[in-house]
Amino acid sequence: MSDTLDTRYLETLQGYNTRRAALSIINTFMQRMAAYALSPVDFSILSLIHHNPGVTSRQLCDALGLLPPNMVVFLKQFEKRHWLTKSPHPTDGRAMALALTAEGTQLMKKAEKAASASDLSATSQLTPKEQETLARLLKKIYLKPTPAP
Amino acid sequence: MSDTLDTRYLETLQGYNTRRAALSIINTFMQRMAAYALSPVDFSILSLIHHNPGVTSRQLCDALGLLPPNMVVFLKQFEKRHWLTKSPHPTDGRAMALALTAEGTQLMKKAEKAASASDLSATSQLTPKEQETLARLLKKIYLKPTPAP
DNA sequence: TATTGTTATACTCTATAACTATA
DNA sequence: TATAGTTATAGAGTATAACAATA
Repeated sequence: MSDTLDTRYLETLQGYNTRRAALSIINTFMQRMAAYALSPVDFSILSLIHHNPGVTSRQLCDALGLLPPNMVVFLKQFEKRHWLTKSPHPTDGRAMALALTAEGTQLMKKAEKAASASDLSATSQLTPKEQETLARLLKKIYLKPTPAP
Repeated sequence: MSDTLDTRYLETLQGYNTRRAALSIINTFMQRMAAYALSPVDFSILSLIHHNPGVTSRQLCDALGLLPPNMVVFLKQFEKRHWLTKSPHPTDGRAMALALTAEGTQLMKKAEKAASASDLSATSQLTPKEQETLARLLKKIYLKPTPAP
């Protein structure tokens, strides 16, 4: 019983195609990154802190589309793993300045190399030119201004 | 406090770009489809049944990458909403042949028009040619043969 | 023996309301 | 008053183990 279904309508939807491609790439990521025990969201938060030391929780939420209550949980986990330090923010007494520890920095240097290799492997069907085109078209979609509610 | 972060590294990853684009399109979908109270997964299951009457639960799971225990929950919900009928499978006594009711068929005719309009709106930054290119590149990614475990 | 469908259950991710301390 | 961070909690979505009926 392996009749193949008619999926022609769904494949006309970019929402369907994009979600299926994202899940495929994420599956590769989770296999390749298992040694680091980092989910894609873990990785994206830590990478932003790595490249933006002193960043606040709120800035991370805005950049990644996460909600503040959920960010708290991620950050606590990183502190418990000794990858993250919180300092008082230099100008805003309400906020915390986030940065990686030495251990966290070493981890992310290795993890980013592994993530880049995983990403390339998951999209190895594409030529370098196609890679560029894909990135350009995807950014056109998700960087568009949000319509007013 | 709206300093913009350095996201250049993350944007080199197609996994990041693809996931962000998928979330953007799905957000539009959920706003536009609120009147139907259909999640993207609900919609994709019902659409496959609509275009493949007599399909089995297992075939849907394979086509959409869902797990059988979770499919049971979706199908029960559709039966409760009077959109789905289960008949004995003509050749396999273990399986059920799924089909939409008249009500479910009418719903999906309207819902598919709304979903196509939503999808076009969420990707309106792209020219028709870019739409084609994007679909082609995304399919190259997610239709690639799964590497043996 | 393998597969279809099912139950029960656990885990992750995401979402909302309400609170505090500071701006 | 508005915002940053936090707590608690609820709801999706996704995962595994185990079972009955049929192949």
